[in-house]
Amino acid sequence: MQITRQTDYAIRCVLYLSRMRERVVVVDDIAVIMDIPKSFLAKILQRLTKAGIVKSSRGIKGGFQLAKNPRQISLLDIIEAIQGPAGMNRCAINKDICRFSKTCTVHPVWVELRQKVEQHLKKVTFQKLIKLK
Amino acid sequence: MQITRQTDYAIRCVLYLSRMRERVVVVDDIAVIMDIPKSFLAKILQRLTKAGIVKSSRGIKGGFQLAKNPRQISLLDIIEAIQGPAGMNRCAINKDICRFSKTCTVHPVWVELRQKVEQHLKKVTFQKLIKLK
DNA sequence: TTTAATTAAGACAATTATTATCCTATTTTA
DNA sequence: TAAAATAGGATAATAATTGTCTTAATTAAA
Ligand code: SF4
Ligand code: SF4
Repeated sequence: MQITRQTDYAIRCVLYLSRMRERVVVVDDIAVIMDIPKSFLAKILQRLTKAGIVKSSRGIKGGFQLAKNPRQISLLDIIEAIQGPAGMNRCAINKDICRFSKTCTVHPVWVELRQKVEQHLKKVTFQKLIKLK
Repeated sequence: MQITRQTDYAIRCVLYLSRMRERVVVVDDIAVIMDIPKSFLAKILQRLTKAGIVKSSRGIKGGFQLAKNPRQISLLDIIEAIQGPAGMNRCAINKDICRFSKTCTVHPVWVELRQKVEQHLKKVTFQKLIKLK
């Protein structure tokens, strides 16, 4: 039902990177400014990197920056990168996990709802989120 | 993000009771037919009883039955009775838990989404769910 | 070429949430 | 009074989440 704290951290983090535009920033800065435990954030950034949302560079002068335009990153992208599909019930993600799914009349509700939620989240880009209004 | 197994069990259970109309049924029957661990189900039924969704009677000839017309029970009712509010992020339920909420531009998204999801779930009554189609 | 700063990766610990069971008490009807 | 049912509480088992730590690899600058 809820996104995890980790996902919220990831969103804060990408929000910050979006505000920083092209600039490279280090984990420590994001952690302090966005109030995220530093080494936990480091893990989160690894996942965001693998998902192609941010890019990293190592060594002195290294750090993180967005891998794409904030217009091309949605809340859904972050959620899926960190938590996986946004289904409200397991059967909306994989209907085979439940032996009732073939006849269950509730099952389609979860499928519809998943679509609705995904549509909504896909529309919320970080472009929009940084233009506070 | 997801409803818990317990909530799914609760829904199955109310679905079964809806099909049974006025009849009183015992925990064991629901457990077997709906494939729910019996003593876990007993707990769930307690919560549904406290929430006024089902009513219980003790002793021989005792058991459970719906406390209202299936038309008056929605999926949202069950979810709220078992899991609490259907917010996708903690701040959509209580904005004070996050020190950013006053200025955060993501916060309103969770609030809107919560409304949208609740609206959707409120419309799905057990009346509709038992009329398979 | 060495050093310092940085991320990558993996193991692991701590905490919290979920799922499940069990025992005893209470209620009710036959 | 006995049997059949739920109520309530304690508690165990499992799984998920959150968080930390250590070591390795990379890079730029001194
Ligand atoms: S019972 Fe129906 S809703 Fe619940 S998991 Fe199975 S298919 Fe999905
Ligand atoms: S950071 Fe924004 S979205 Fe995340 S919890 Fe705080 S207010 Fe809600």
